[in-house]
Amino acid sequence: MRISTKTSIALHLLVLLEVFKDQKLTSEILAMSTGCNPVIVRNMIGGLKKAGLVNVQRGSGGASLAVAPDNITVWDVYQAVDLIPLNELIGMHPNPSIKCPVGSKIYDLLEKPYGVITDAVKSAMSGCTLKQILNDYYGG
Amino acid sequence: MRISTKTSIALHLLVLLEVFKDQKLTSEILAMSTGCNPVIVRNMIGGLKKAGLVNVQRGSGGASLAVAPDNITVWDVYQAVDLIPLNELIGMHPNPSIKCPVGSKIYDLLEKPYGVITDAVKSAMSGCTLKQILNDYYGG
DNA sequence: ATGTGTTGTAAGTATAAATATTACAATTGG
DNA sequence: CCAATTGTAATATTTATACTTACAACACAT
Repeated sequence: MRISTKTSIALHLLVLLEVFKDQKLTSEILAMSTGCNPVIVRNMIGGLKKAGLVNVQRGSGGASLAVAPDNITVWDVYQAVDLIPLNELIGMHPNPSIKCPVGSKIYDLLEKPYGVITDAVKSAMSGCTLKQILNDYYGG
Repeated sequence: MRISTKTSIALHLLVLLEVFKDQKLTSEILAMSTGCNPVIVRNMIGGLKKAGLVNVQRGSGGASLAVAPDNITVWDVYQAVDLIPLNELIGMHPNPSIKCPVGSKIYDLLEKPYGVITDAVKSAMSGCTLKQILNDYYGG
């Protein structure tokens, strides 16, 4: 398994919000660019709003960044839109035998190495900002 | 998503191979402890064999480690059994609009930060050995 | 050399997860 | 009040994952 496409969609949306900040960006328009459904976009934007990263107007429509791009990290975005906590990044098989001495301990045994791995993901994500992506967009 | 349960199953199997190395371990027995199907176990063991990590006897049955536990890392195991390459760890949305200047570049833009993240996963996985897990099993 | 038990692998089935769609109430501004 | 839009629920569809069945290839014991 892998991390869902939600983070990618959300980052795409945030780039759009900055690049076209002078325009009114409805979920319909954002859906066009991302290639996914307007309802999905609204859910994503909703998650980002809950996290304080964007502003949205309910009736009139239109979304915009609420935070400067260099203060938005991939980690912030992931947490805002992906419901799966990072400690479930690596799937565990659901029915190890509790009668087996190994099976009964396997979750505890895997917890340590998996914790190291997910911590690495978290800190790598925390080091990547929207600003860097935008620089790459304008510069490259 | 997330990384599939395959890595967890494979690590479970490797622990069993070491802990019960004096016994003949068939896919049937291994399936009991892991709680998954014997065919899945055979596929896992097959992947580990291809990677040179275990020995298996075809007709007579029974599997064993081919490499010392301190020379087997979680990274080795992940590569051996999970078919999804790490650069697909974070899913990309499949249909960004090529008519939009952002949509047409989004894959390239995400490549950099995602590369940093997957490199972090790789190096964290490379630092976790089967030996450490076994020490935890016996010691804890 | 024959029988039993096992691995290796393919094909088909079932389950679970992710994403898309439909529908509509709530809200804003003209 | 009307048109456009968000927020959200319920349902459907698609995709990914895991399971099951089936059987040929193989090894060993007798």
